[in-house]
Amino acid sequence: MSSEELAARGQTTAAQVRKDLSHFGSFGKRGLGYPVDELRARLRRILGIDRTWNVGLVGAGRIGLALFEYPAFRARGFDCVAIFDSDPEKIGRELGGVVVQDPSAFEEAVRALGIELIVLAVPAEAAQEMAQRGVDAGVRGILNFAPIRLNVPPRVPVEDVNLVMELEALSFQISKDEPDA
Amino acid sequence: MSSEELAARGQTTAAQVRKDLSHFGSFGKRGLGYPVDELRARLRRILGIDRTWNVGLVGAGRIGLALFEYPAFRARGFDCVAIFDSDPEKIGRELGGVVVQDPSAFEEAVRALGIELIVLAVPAEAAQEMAQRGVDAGVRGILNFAPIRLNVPPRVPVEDVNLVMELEALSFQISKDEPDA
DNA sequence: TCGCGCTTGTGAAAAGATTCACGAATGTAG
DNA sequence: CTACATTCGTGAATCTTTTCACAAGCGCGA
Ligand SMILES: NC(=O)c1ccc[n+]([C@@H]2O[C@H](COP(=O)([O-])OP(=O)(O)OC[C@H]3O[C@@H](n4cnc5c(N)ncnc54)[C@H](O)[C@@H]3O)[C@@H](O)[C@H]2O)c1
Ligand SMILES: NC(=O)c1ccc[n+]([C@@H]2O[C@H](COP(=O)([O-])OP(=O)(O)OC[C@H]3O[C@@H](n4cnc5c(N)ncnc54)[C@H](O)[C@@H]3O)[C@@H](O)[C@H]2O)c1
Repeated sequence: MSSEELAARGQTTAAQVRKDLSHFGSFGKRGLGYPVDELRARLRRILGIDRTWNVGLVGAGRIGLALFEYPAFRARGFDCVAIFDSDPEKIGRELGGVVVQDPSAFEEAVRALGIELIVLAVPAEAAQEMAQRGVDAGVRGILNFAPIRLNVPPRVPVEDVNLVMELEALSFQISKDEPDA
Repeated sequence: MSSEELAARGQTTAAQVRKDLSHFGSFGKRGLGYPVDELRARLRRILGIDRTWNVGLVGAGRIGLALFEYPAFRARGFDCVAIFDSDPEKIGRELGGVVVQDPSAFEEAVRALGIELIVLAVPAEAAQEMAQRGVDAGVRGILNFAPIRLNVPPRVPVEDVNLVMELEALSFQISKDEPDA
Protein backbone atom coordinates (compact mmCIF):
# COMPACT_ATOMS: atom_id res chain seq x y z
CA MET A 1 0.00 0.00 0.00
CA SER A 2 1.38 3.38 -1.00
CA SER A 3 1.83 6.37 1.30
CA GLU A 4 -0.81 8.00 -0.85
CA GLU A 5 -3.42 5.43 0.08
CA LEU A 6 -2.38 5.35 3.72
CA ALA A 7 -2.74 9.11 3.79
CA ALA A 8 -6.22 9.01 2.32
CA ARG A 9 -7.28 6.54 4.98
CA GLY A 10 -5.67 8.46 7.81
CA GLN A 11 -6.90 11.90 6.85
CA THR A 12 -3.41 13.22 6.19
CA THR A 13 -0.94 13.64 3.35
CA ALA A 14 1.41 11.23 1.66
CA ALA A 15 4.45 13.31 2.58
CA GLN A 16 3.40 13.30 6.21
CA VAL A 17 3.03 9.55 6.24
CA ARG A 18 6.47 9.07 4.76
CA LYS A 19 8.15 11.54 7.10
CA ASP A 20 6.48 10.08 10.15
CA LEU A 21 7.39 6.54 9.26
CA SER A 22 10.93 7.49 8.30
CA HIS A 23 11.38 8.78 11.83
CA PHE A 24 11.24 5.20 13.06
CA GLY A 25 13.01 3.51 10.20
CA SER A 26 12.71 2.54 6.59
CA PHE A 27 9.65 0.41 6.08
CA GLY A 28 8.68 0.69 2.45
CA LYS A 29 9.95 -0.39 -0.90
CA ARG A 30 10.37 2.17 -3.64
CA GLY A 31 8.00 1.72 -6.51
CA LEU A 32 5.92 -0.65 -4.41
CA GLY A 33 4.76 1.07 -1.24
CA TYR A 34 4.60 -0.44 2.23
CA PRO A 35 3.99 -4.12 2.97
CA VAL A 36 0.87 -3.87 5.11
CA ASP A 37 1.32 -6.90 7.35
CA GLU A 38 4.92 -6.18 8.11
CA LEU A 39 4.28 -2.49 8.59
CA ARG A 40 1.50 -3.23 11.06
CA ALA A 41 3.68 -5.64 12.97
CA ARG A 42 6.53 -3.17 13.22
CA LEU A 43 4.25 -0.31 14.22
CA ARG A 44 2.65 -2.46 16.88
CA ARG A 45 6.08 -3.10 18.25
CA ILE A 46 7.01 0.59 18.17
CA LEU A 47 3.76 1.55 19.91
CA GLY A 48 4.31 -1.12 22.52
CA ILE A 49 1.05 -2.86 21.66
CA ASP A 50 2.64 -6.09 20.53
CA ARG A 51 1.78 -7.54 23.90
CA THR A 52 -0.85 -7.51 26.65
CA TRP A 53 -0.91 -4.77 29.27
CA ASN A 54 -2.39 -5.44 32.67
CA VAL A 55 -4.67 -2.59 33.63
CA GLY A 56 -6.16 -1.72 37.00
CA LEU A 57 -9.44 0.15 37.24
CA VAL A 58 -9.69 2.54 40.17
CA GLY A 59 -13.30 3.57 40.74
CA ALA A 60 -16.21 1.33 39.77
CA GLY A 61 -18.70 4.14 39.25
CA ARG A 62 -20.60 5.14 36.15
CA ILE A 63 -17.67 5.79 33.87
CA GLY A 64 -15.46 3.10 35.39
CA LEU A 65 -17.98 0.34 34.79
CA ALA A 66 -18.77 1.52 31.29
CA LEU A 67 -15.09 1.24 30.50
CA PHE A 68 -14.68 -2.10 32.18
CA GLU A 69 -17.48 -3.61 30.15
CA TYR A 70 -16.19 -2.16 26.90
CA PRO A 71 -14.80 -5.15 24.98
CA ALA A 72 -12.53 -3.13 22.70
CA PHE A 73 -9.91 -2.68 25.42
CA ARG A 74 -9.27 -6.36 25.90
CA ALA A 75 -9.49 -6.89 22.15
CA ARG A 76 -6.64 -4.43 21.72
CA GLY A 77 -4.47 -5.93 24.41
CA PHE A 78 -5.47 -3.90 27.46
CA ASP A 79 -6.62 -6.40 30.03
CA CYS A 80 -8.38 -5.09 33.11
CA VAL A 81 -7.23 -7.49 35.80
CA ALA A 82 -8.38 -5.71 38.96
CA ILE A 83 -11.04 -3.24 40.10
CA PHE A 84 -10.89 -1.09 43.22
CA ASP A 85 -13.66 0.90 44.85
CA SER A 86 -14.10 2.36 48.29
CA ASP A 87 -17.86 1.85 48.39
CA PRO A 88 -18.65 -1.06 50.77
CA GLU A 89 -21.69 -1.82 48.64
CA LYS A 90 -19.47 -2.53 45.67
CA ILE A 91 -16.59 -4.33 47.33
CA GLY A 92 -16.82 -8.06 46.80
CA ARG A 93 -19.12 -7.87 43.80
CA GLU A 94 -17.96 -9.75 40.79
CA LEU A 95 -17.97 -8.22 37.34
CA GLY A 96 -16.98 -10.32 34.38
CA GLY A 97 -14.63 -12.49 36.39
CA VAL A 98 -13.04 -9.66 38.36
CA VAL A 99 -13.94 -8.98 42.00
CA VAL A 100 -14.16 -5.39 43.21
CA GLN A 101 -11.57 -4.89 45.93
CA ASP A 102 -11.10 -2.44 48.74
CA PRO A 103 -8.53 0.24 47.84
CA SER A 104 -6.42 -0.94 50.79
CA ALA A 105 -5.50 -3.91 48.59
CA PHE A 106 -4.32 -1.64 45.78
CA GLU A 107 -0.54 -1.65 46.18
CA GLU A 108 -0.42 -5.36 46.87
CA ALA A 109 -2.50 -6.13 43.78
CA VAL A 110 -0.46 -3.83 41.54
CA ARG A 111 2.65 -5.77 42.47
CA ALA A 112 1.11 -9.23 42.51
CA LEU A 113 -0.70 -8.88 39.17
CA GLY A 114 1.92 -6.82 37.38
CA ILE A 115 -0.39 -3.88 36.79
CA GLU A 116 1.47 -1.29 34.72
CA LEU A 117 -1.41 0.99 33.72
CA ILE A 118 -4.28 2.31 35.78
CA VAL A 119 -7.51 3.98 34.78
CA LEU A 120 -8.49 6.61 37.33
CA ALA A 121 -12.27 6.94 37.41
CA VAL A 122 -12.73 8.23 40.96
CA PRO A 123 -13.96 11.62 42.17
CA ALA A 124 -11.46 14.43 41.82
CA GLU A 125 -10.79 14.50 45.55
CA ALA A 126 -9.50 10.91 45.52
CA ALA A 127 -7.59 11.02 42.26
CA GLN A 128 -4.28 12.54 43.41
CA GLU A 129 -3.97 10.14 46.32
CA MET A 130 -4.67 7.06 44.22
CA ALA A 131 -2.28 8.29 41.52
CA GLN A 132 0.49 8.72 44.06
CA ARG A 133 -0.15 5.34 45.61
CA GLY A 134 -0.16 3.75 42.18
CA VAL A 135 3.11 5.34 41.17
CA ASP A 136 4.71 4.29 44.44
CA ALA A 137 3.54 0.74 43.84
CA GLY A 138 5.07 0.65 40.37
CA VAL A 139 2.38 1.86 38.00
CA ARG A 140 3.96 3.22 34.80
CA GLY A 141 1.11 5.12 33.13
CA ILE A 142 -2.23 6.66 34.05
CA LEU A 143 -5.42 7.27 32.11
CA ASN A 144 -7.11 9.97 34.15
CA PHE A 145 -10.80 10.88 33.97
CA ALA A 146 -10.82 13.11 37.04
CA PRO A 147 -10.88 16.80 36.16
CA ILE A 148 -7.66 17.70 37.96
CA ARG A 149 -4.03 17.93 36.98
CA LEU A 150 -2.23 15.01 38.57
CA ASN A 151 1.12 15.57 40.15
CA VAL A 152 3.30 12.59 39.30
CA PRO A 153 6.97 12.13 38.41
CA PRO A 154 7.76 12.94 34.77
CA ARG A 155 8.69 9.33 34.03
CA VAL A 156 5.01 8.38 34.46
CA PRO A 157 2.93 9.54 31.49
CA VAL A 158 -0.60 10.72 32.16
CA GLU A 159 -3.35 10.98 29.58
CA ASP A 160 -6.20 13.20 30.65
CA VAL A 161 -9.72 12.75 29.35
CA ASN A 162 -11.82 15.83 29.83
CA LEU A 163 -15.12 15.49 28.06
CA VAL A 164 -16.42 18.89 29.11
CA MET A 165 -13.50 20.41 27.26
CA GLU A 166 -14.38 18.37 24.17
CA LEU A 167 -17.83 19.91 24.18
CA GLU A 168 -16.31 23.34 24.74
CA ALA A 169 -14.07 22.76 21.73
CA LEU A 170 -17.20 22.18 19.67
CA SER A 171 -18.92 25.26 21.02
CA PHE A 172 -15.85 27.34 20.21
CA GLN A 173 -15.62 26.10 16.66
CA ILE A 174 -19.29 26.77 16.13
CA SER A 175 -19.27 30.18 17.76
CA LYS A 176 -16.14 31.55 16.19
CA ASP A 177 -17.74 31.85 12.74
CA GLU A 178 -20.52 33.99 14.11
CA PRO A 179 -19.39 37.62 14.27
CA ASP A 180 -21.89 38.25 17.05
CA ALA A 181 -24.98 36.64 18.50
CA MET B 1 -3.44 38.16 37.95
CA SER B 2 -0.24 38.28 35.91
CA SER B 3 0.50 36.16 32.86
CA GLU B 4 3.22 34.63 35.04
CA GLU B 5 0.71 33.29 37.52
CA LEU B 6 -1.75 32.20 34.85
CA ALA B 7 1.07 30.31 33.18
CA ALA B 8 2.01 28.50 36.37
CA ARG B 9 -1.58 27.37 36.85
CA GLY B 10 -2.01 26.30 33.25
CA GLN B 11 1.25 24.42 32.88
CA THR B 12 2.64 26.79 30.28
CA THR B 13 4.74 29.92 29.98
CA ALA B 14 3.97 33.59 30.54
CA ALA B 15 4.86 34.48 26.96
CA GLN B 16 2.52 31.80 25.67
CA VAL B 17 -0.35 33.09 27.78
CA ARG B 18 0.16 36.63 26.52
CA LYS B 19 0.46 35.57 22.86
CA ASP B 20 -2.59 33.38 23.04
CA LEU B 21 -4.73 36.02 24.67
CA SER B 22 -3.47 38.73 22.35
CA HIS B 23 -4.79 36.67 19.47
CA PHE B 24 -8.30 37.46 20.64
CA GLY B 25 -7.77 40.99 21.87
CA SER B 26 -6.11 43.06 24.54
CA PHE B 27 -7.34 41.98 27.93
CA GLY B 28 -4.74 43.03 30.46
CA LYS B 29 -3.40 46.18 31.99
CA ARG B 30 0.33 46.84 31.91
CA GLY B 31 1.92 46.75 35.31
CA LEU B 32 -1.16 45.06 36.74
CA GLY B 33 -1.92 41.88 34.91
CA TYR B 34 -5.33 40.58 33.89
CA PRO B 35 -8.57 41.31 35.73
CA VAL B 36 -9.73 37.78 36.48
CA ASP B 37 -13.49 38.22 36.48
CA GLU B 38 -13.52 40.22 33.29
CA LEU B 39 -11.03 37.91 31.60
CA ARG B 40 -13.13 34.89 32.47
CA ALA B 41 -16.26 36.56 31.17
CA ARG B 42 -14.62 37.50 27.90
CA LEU B 43 -13.07 34.07 27.42
CA ARG B 44 -16.40 32.42 28.08
CA ARG B 45 -17.84 34.57 25.37
CA ILE B 46 -15.04 33.71 22.95
CA LEU B 47 -15.41 30.01 23.66
CA GLY B 48 -19.14 30.24 23.17
CA ILE B 49 -19.83 28.98 26.69
CA ASP B 50 -21.53 32.14 27.88
CA ARG B 51 -24.83 30.41 27.31
CA THR B 52 -26.57 27.04 27.50
CA TRP B 53 -26.25 24.50 24.71
CA ASN B 54 -28.97 21.96 24.13
CA VAL B 55 -27.44 18.54 23.67
CA GLY B 56 -29.00 15.36 22.35
CA LEU B 57 -27.72 11.97 23.46
CA VAL B 58 -27.85 9.29 20.79
CA GLY B 59 -27.40 5.86 22.33
CA ALA B 60 -28.40 5.13 25.91
CA GLY B 61 -25.92 2.32 26.46
CA ARG B 62 -23.09 2.04 28.94
CA ILE B 63 -21.14 5.08 27.93
CA GLY B 64 -24.18 7.13 26.99
CA LEU B 65 -25.82 6.74 30.36
CA ALA B 66 -22.61 7.39 32.25
CA LEU B 67 -22.34 10.67 30.38
CA PHE B 68 -25.98 11.57 30.85
CA GLU B 69 -25.73 11.14 34.61
CA TYR B 70 -22.51 13.11 34.85
CA PRO B 71 -23.49 16.40 36.49
CA ALA B 72 -20.50 18.38 35.22
CA PHE B 73 -22.00 18.79 31.76
CA ARG B 74 -25.10 20.62 32.90
CA ALA B 75 -23.01 22.55 35.40
CA ARG B 76 -20.91 23.86 32.52
CA GLY B 77 -23.86 24.77 30.34
CA PHE B 78 -24.34 21.61 28.30
CA ASP B 79 -27.90 20.53 28.89
CA CYS B 80 -28.94 17.11 27.66
CA VAL B 81 -32.54 17.65 26.62
CA ALA B 82 -33.24 14.42 24.75
CA ILE B 83 -32.13 10.79 24.62
CA PHE B 84 -32.57 8.41 21.71
CA ASP B 85 -32.11 4.66 21.65
CA SER B 86 -33.29 1.97 19.30
CA ASP B 87 -33.69 -0.69 22.00
CA PRO B 88 -37.44 -1.21 22.66
CA GLU B 89 -36.56 -2.10 26.25
CA LYS B 90 -35.17 1.36 26.77
CA ILE B 91 -37.65 3.46 24.84
CA GLY B 92 -40.09 5.16 27.16
CA ARG B 93 -37.94 4.87 30.26
CA GLU B 94 -37.38 8.08 32.09
CA LEU B 95 -33.94 9.14 33.24
CA GLY B 96 -33.59 12.27 35.30
CA GLY B 97 -36.57 13.96 33.71
CA VAL B 98 -35.77 12.92 30.15
CA VAL B 99 -37.63 10.12 28.38
CA VAL B 100 -35.75 7.81 26.05
CA GLN B 101 -37.22 8.16 22.57
CA ASP B 102 -37.25 6.06 19.47
CA PRO B 103 -34.68 7.26 16.90
CA SER B 104 -37.53 7.88 14.47
CA ALA B 105 -38.33 10.95 16.59
CA PHE B 106 -34.79 12.28 16.21
CA GLU B 107 -35.12 14.93 13.49
CA GLU B 108 -38.36 16.24 14.91
CA ALA B 109 -36.85 16.58 18.39
CA VAL B 110 -33.69 18.25 17.11
CA ARG B 111 -35.79 20.95 15.52
CA ALA B 112 -38.38 21.26 18.28
CA LEU B 113 -35.90 21.43 21.13
CA GLY B 114 -33.21 23.41 19.37
CA ILE B 115 -30.57 20.72 19.73
CA GLU B 116 -27.28 22.04 18.35
CA LEU B 117 -24.88 19.41 19.67
CA ILE B 118 -25.21 15.64 19.75
CA VAL B 119 -23.25 13.01 21.62
CA LEU B 120 -22.95 9.87 19.52
CA ALA B 121 -22.71 6.84 21.80
CA VAL B 122 -24.06 4.17 19.49
CA PRO B 123 -22.31 1.17 17.94
CA ALA B 124 -20.00 2.03 15.06
CA GLU B 125 -22.45 0.61 12.50
CA ALA B 126 -25.13 3.12 13.47
CA ALA B 127 -22.91 6.17 13.96
CA GLN B 128 -22.61 7.42 10.39
CA GLU B 129 -26.31 7.20 9.75
CA MET B 130 -27.22 9.06 12.93
CA ALA B 131 -24.55 11.68 12.23
CA GLN B 132 -25.95 12.30 8.78
CA ARG B 133 -29.51 12.50 10.05
CA GLY B 134 -28.42 14.90 12.76
CA VAL B 135 -26.62 17.16 10.35
CA ASP B 136 -29.59 17.18 8.00
CA ALA B 137 -31.84 18.14 10.90
CA GLY B 138 -29.64 21.07 11.84
CA VAL B 139 -27.11 19.72 14.35
CA ARG B 140 -24.01 21.93 14.38
CA GLY B 141 -21.43 19.82 16.25
CA ILE B 142 -20.83 16.18 17.16
CA LEU B 143 -19.04 14.52 20.06
CA ASN B 144 -18.35 11.06 18.69
CA PHE B 145 -17.49 8.00 20.76
CA ALA B 146 -17.85 5.48 17.96
CA PRO B 147 -14.50 4.28 16.62
CA ILE B 148 -15.07 5.40 13.06
CA ARG B 149 -14.32 8.53 11.09
CA LEU B 150 -17.58 10.32 10.46
CA ASN B 151 -18.24 11.80 7.08
CA VAL B 152 -19.95 15.14 7.61
CA PRO B 153 -19.75 18.53 5.90
CA PRO B 154 -16.76 20.62 7.01
CA ARG B 155 -18.98 23.23 8.60
CA VAL B 156 -19.94 20.67 11.28
CA PRO B 157 -17.08 20.12 13.72
CA VAL B 158 -16.56 16.61 15.10
CA GLU B 159 -14.61 15.75 18.22
CA ASP B 160 -13.62 12.12 18.40
CA VAL B 161 -13.05 10.34 21.68
CA ASN B 162 -11.01 7.19 21.25
CA LEU B 163 -10.05 5.75 24.58
CA VAL B 164 -8.18 2.80 23.14
CA MET B 165 -5.84 5.27 21.47
CA GLU B 166 -5.32 7.04 24.78
CA LEU B 167 -4.12 3.79 26.28
CA GLU B 168 -1.95 3.17 23.25
CA ALA B 169 -0.41 6.61 23.73
CA LEU B 170 0.55 5.56 27.24
CA SER B 171 1.99 2.26 26.09
CA PHE B 172 4.04 4.06 23.44
CA GLN B 173 5.45 6.57 25.89
CA ILE B 174 6.36 3.79 28.28
CA SER B 175 7.85 1.51 25.64
CA LYS B 176 9.87 4.06 23.75
CA ASP B 177 12.42 4.48 26.55
CA GLU B 178 13.15 0.77 26.55
CA PRO B 179 15.70 -0.02 23.83
CA ASP B 180 14.37 -3.57 23.66
CA ALA B 181 12.28 -5.90 25.75
C1' DT C 1 19.50 -6.64 -19.99
C1' DC C 2 17.44 -2.25 -20.45
C1' DG C 3 13.91 1.17 -20.15
C1' DC C 4 9.82 2.67 -17.94
C1' DG C 5 6.36 3.73 -14.58
C1' DC C 6 5.93 4.06 -9.69
C1' DT C 7 7.02 5.22 -5.04
C1' DT C 8 10.10 5.77 -1.29
C1' DG C 9 13.29 8.45 1.73
C1' DT C 10 15.05 12.77 2.57
C1' DG C 11 17.32 17.31 2.11
C1' DA C 12 15.58 22.01 1.35
C1' DA C 13 11.89 25.36 1.56
C1' DA C 14 7.81 27.03 3.60
C1' DA C 15 4.67 27.53 7.15
C1' DG C 16 3.54 27.58 11.85
C1' DA C 17 4.37 27.87 16.87
C1' DT C 18 7.06 29.27 20.76
C1' DT C 19 10.29 32.06 23.05
C1' DC C 20 12.83 36.25 23.58
C1' DA C 21 13.28 40.85 24.66
C1' DC C 22 11.94 45.44 25.00
C1' DG C 23 9.08 49.79 24.32
C1' DA C 24 5.01 51.48 26.25
C1' DA C 25 1.52 51.61 29.88
C1' DT C 26 0.00 51.53 34.50
C1' DG C 27 -0.33 52.26 39.48
C1' DT C 28 2.21 53.68 43.61
C1' DA C 29 4.94 56.04 46.77
C1' DG C 30 7.41 59.87 48.01
C1' DC D 1 4.73 65.63 39.74
C1' DT D 2 8.45 62.41 39.21
C1' DA D 3 10.82 58.14 39.80
C1' DC D 4 10.15 53.48 40.01
C1' DA D 5 8.73 48.72 39.94
C1' DT D 6 5.58 46.03 37.27
C1' DT D 7 3.73 43.73 33.43
C1' DC D 8 1.43 43.85 29.01
C1' DG D 9 1.50 43.56 23.85
C1' DT D 10 4.22 42.50 20.11
C1' DG D 11 7.89 42.45 16.52
C1' DA D 12 12.02 39.59 15.80
C1' DA D 13 14.50 35.41 16.53
C1' DT D 14 14.35 30.65 17.25
C1' DC D 15 12.55 26.23 17.07
C1' DT D 16 9.30 22.75 15.22
C1' DT D 17 6.33 20.78 11.86
C1' DT D 18 4.68 20.32 7.37
C1' DT D 19 5.14 20.49 2.53
C1' DC D 20 7.80 20.31 -1.64
C1' DA D 21 10.44 18.15 -4.97
C1' DC D 22 13.59 14.94 -6.73
C1' DA D 23 17.44 11.37 -6.84
C1' DA D 24 17.55 6.67 -6.02
C1' DG D 25 15.49 2.15 -5.87
C1' DC D 26 12.23 -1.32 -7.24
C1' DG D 27 9.65 -4.59 -10.21
C1' DC D 28 8.01 -5.59 -14.68
C1' DG D 29 7.73 -6.38 -19.38
C1' DA D 30 9.98 -6.34 -23.83
N1 LIG E 1 -19.52 9.93 34.36
C1 LIG E 1 -18.94 10.58 33.34
O1 LIG E 1 -19.47 10.63 32.23
C2 LIG E 1 -17.62 11.25 33.50
C3 LIG E 1 -17.09 11.88 32.40
C4 LIG E 1 -15.85 12.48 32.51
C5 LIG E 1 -15.19 12.45 33.70
N2 LIG E 1 -15.72 11.86 34.75
C6 LIG E 1 -14.93 11.84 36.00
O2 LIG E 1 -14.66 10.48 36.32
C7 LIG E 1 -14.65 10.33 37.72
C8 LIG E 1 -15.68 9.31 38.09
O3 LIG E 1 -16.94 9.75 37.62
P1 LIG E 1 -18.23 8.86 37.77
O4 LIG E 1 -19.29 9.57 37.06
O5 LIG E 1 -17.94 7.45 37.38
O6 LIG E 1 -18.46 8.96 39.35
P2 LIG E 1 -19.17 7.93 40.31
O7 LIG E 1 -19.48 8.64 41.56
O8 LIG E 1 -20.25 7.21 39.57
O9 LIG E 1 -18.05 6.85 40.58
C9 LIG E 1 -16.93 7.10 41.38
C10 LIG E 1 -16.59 5.80 42.09
O10 LIG E 1 -15.35 5.94 42.76
C11 LIG E 1 -15.45 5.30 44.02
N3 LIG E 1 -14.40 5.85 44.88
C12 LIG E 1 -14.39 7.01 45.58
N4 LIG E 1 -13.20 7.14 46.20
C13 LIG E 1 -12.45 6.07 45.88
C14 LIG E 1 -11.14 5.63 46.20
N5 LIG E 1 -10.34 6.35 46.98
N6 LIG E 1 -10.72 4.48 45.70
C15 LIG E 1 -11.50 3.74 44.89
N7 LIG E 1 -12.74 4.10 44.55
C16 LIG E 1 -13.20 5.25 45.04
C17 LIG E 1 -16.86 5.58 44.47
O11 LIG E 1 -17.25 4.62 45.43
C18 LIG E 1 -17.63 5.44 43.16
O12 LIG E 1 -18.05 4.10 42.95
C19 LIG E 1 -14.93 11.70 38.32
O13 LIG E 1 -13.70 12.32 38.62
C20 LIG E 1 -15.61 12.43 37.18
O14 LIG E 1 -15.37 13.82 37.27
C21 LIG E 1 -16.92 11.22 34.70
N1 LIG F 1 -18.27 1.64 26.79
C1 LIG F 1 -17.13 2.32 26.65
O1 LIG F 1 -16.35 2.46 27.58
C2 LIG F 1 -16.78 2.94 25.36
C3 LIG F 1 -15.60 3.63 25.29
C4 LIG F 1 -15.24 4.25 24.12
C5 LIG F 1 -16.05 4.17 23.03
N2 LIG F 1 -17.19 3.48 23.08
C6 LIG F 1 -18.03 3.47 21.89
O2 LIG F 1 -19.26 4.07 22.20
C7 LIG F 1 -20.31 3.45 21.50
C8 LIG F 1 -21.30 2.93 22.50
O3 LIG F 1 -20.64 2.04 23.37
P1 LIG F 1 -21.39 1.39 24.59
O4 LIG F 1 -20.38 0.61 25.35
O5 LIG F 1 -22.19 2.39 25.33
O6 LIG F 1 -22.36 0.36 23.82
P2 LIG F 1 -23.76 -0.19 24.29
O7 LIG F 1 -24.05 -1.37 23.44
O8 LIG F 1 -23.78 -0.34 25.77
O9 LIG F 1 -24.77 0.97 23.93
C9 LIG F 1 -25.12 1.31 22.63
C10 LIG F 1 -26.56 1.75 22.66
O10 LIG F 1 -26.92 2.29 21.39
C11 LIG F 1 -28.23 1.84 21.06
N3 LIG F 1 -28.40 1.97 19.63
C12 LIG F 1 -28.01 1.12 18.64
N4 LIG F 1 -28.32 1.64 17.44
C13 LIG F 1 -28.94 2.82 17.66
C14 LIG F 1 -29.49 3.83 16.85
N5 LIG F 1 -29.46 3.74 15.50
N6 LIG F 1 -30.03 4.90 17.42
C15 LIG F 1 -30.05 5.03 18.74
N7 LIG F 1 -29.53 4.13 19.58
C16 LIG F 1 -28.99 3.03 19.04
C17 LIG F 1 -28.31 0.44 21.61
O11 LIG F 1 -29.64 0.08 21.84
C18 LIG F 1 -27.53 0.60 22.93
O12 LIG F 1 -28.37 0.96 23.99
C19 LIG F 1 -19.67 2.37 20.65
O13 LIG F 1 -19.42 2.87 19.37
C20 LIG F 1 -18.37 2.10 21.36
O14 LIG F 1 -17.38 1.64 20.48
C21 LIG F 1 -17.59 2.88 24.24
